[in-house]
Amino acid sequence: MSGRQLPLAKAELRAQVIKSLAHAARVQMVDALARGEMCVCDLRDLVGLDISTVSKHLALLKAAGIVRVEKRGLNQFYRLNCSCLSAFFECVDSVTAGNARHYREATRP
Amino acid sequence: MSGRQLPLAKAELRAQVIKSLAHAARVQMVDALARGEMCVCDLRDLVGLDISTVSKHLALLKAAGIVRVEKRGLNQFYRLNCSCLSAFFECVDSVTAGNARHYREATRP
DNA sequence: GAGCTTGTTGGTTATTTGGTAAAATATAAG
DNA sequence: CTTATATTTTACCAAATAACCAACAAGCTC
Repeated sequence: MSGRQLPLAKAELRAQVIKSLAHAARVQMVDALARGEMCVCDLRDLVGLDISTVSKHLALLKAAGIVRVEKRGLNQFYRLNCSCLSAFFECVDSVTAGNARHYREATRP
Repeated sequence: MSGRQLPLAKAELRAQVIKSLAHAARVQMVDALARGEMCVCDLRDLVGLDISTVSKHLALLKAAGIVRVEKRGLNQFYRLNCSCLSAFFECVDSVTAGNARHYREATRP
């Protein structure tokens, strides 16, 4: 029993979620949201982009199911919708760490 | 000590790795490679794209540090370069599962 | 070496993404 | 009800991505 191949439909679902995290600003925002909810203007200060751009990034994360939002007064407070992201980033960081090690070995033999 | 914000440079490194996985064909290929090495033509059969397209996808995964390659005879054999991807996809799947649940609840109250 | 097979690279085209500015919406404050 | 603040939406442009095909390179096999 070698396990069958991943169907395209499921791969596309996965890809959509992964895509939503495949941008430095969104990575920064998600990282910050891991420490608690934030409003859009706080996130704009964090990443230093136009607030309309930040709003679009957040809409993307929301559509992917990464964050949820709650309105209180004038502000929209965004928070993480899933608790597994630290494991996710741990894997990503282990890859970048491997790359850095490989790079060192290649350039300083 | 609340932890400072993730620096942009580190967020960009993370984003590059995540981006390399943010495509259905690459997700399928990585999933298959988790079961052992494969040559490019096998992967082409798997995803059903032109072999030049597959080659470019693999070059991307290699640049990101996800896979490594070894040439034997006429074939290039690709294999995973990191062992953490199952945890990575587990998180992704938990998000898609949450989305599906949320969708069901919204449409069939 | 001629010819086949496997894979990569370069060119072209179409689609998607990421950014801003301007207009629209929503709620609060006066 | 008018104004101010926070966010989203729309319109638009530039850059990046993904697909295919054609041409090339590398390594068999004869």
